[in-house]
Amino acid sequence: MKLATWNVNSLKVRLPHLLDWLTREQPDVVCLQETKLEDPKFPVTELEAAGWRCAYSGQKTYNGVAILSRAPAADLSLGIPGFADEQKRVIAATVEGVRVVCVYIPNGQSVDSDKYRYKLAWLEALTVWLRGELEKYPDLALLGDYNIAPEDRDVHDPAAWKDQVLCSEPERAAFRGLQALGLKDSFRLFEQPDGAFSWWDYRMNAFKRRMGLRIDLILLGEHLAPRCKAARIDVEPRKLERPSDHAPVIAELG
DNA sequence: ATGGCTTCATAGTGAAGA
Repeated sequence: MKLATWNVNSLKVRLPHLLDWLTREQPDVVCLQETKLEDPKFPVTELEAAGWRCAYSGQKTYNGVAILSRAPAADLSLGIPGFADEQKRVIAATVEGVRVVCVYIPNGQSVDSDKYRYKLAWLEALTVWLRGELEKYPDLALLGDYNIAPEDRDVHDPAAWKDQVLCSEPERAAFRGLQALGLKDSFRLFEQPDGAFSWWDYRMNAFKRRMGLRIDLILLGEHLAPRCKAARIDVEPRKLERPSDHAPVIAELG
């Protein structure tokens, strides 16, 4: 079973890239973030015609998440129960026995901002909720845009990013809180090249200069991690005209 | 150099992303 996550930065703009990529990569489940579409505008027709089932929760302009799957998705759940949030950032469903949780973790803007405080509160609520979910669903995968670079090796210039948003110690501590639930970073289960990133700023020619961060991740519960046979980042779509600033990330289960 | 690009909502610019 091939799992993937991709922050498409507008599904409307990126639909051609997504359809091409689905054809080439043939995943079984794909989590999307930043669809930026209200539900009536989700491109169900185009995706269903290509053989995908769609579960989605979106809003105008910002945020928006979706799960695409070849097999039916059951027990759909939206948001973090008990955490009031207007922003559409969480969708979960069960596909072929795997509990797929798709998250678009808040960006946080800067470490002294209200958005940063919201990000940390959001992460705390996510962690509390997932503790229970993992008991309910031992075969759980947490995929998405984490907006956290877990370690310095996930950052092109750790000195420049030190204590900045996406790399600050409280954010990384929150990430370790997720790991403490038993979730494993699938990418790090395997030997990987240096300078492996999943996001590059649109400005400054950052992609060509390899100035990126690894912030898009697939974490696997303790039952799923031993089944993981491969994990990688596909940088090819980032080379296209009008790309998303994020690359798709893949984990293959045996 | 605190910008640089891209998207969306808008109708000239501003917010937000990371």
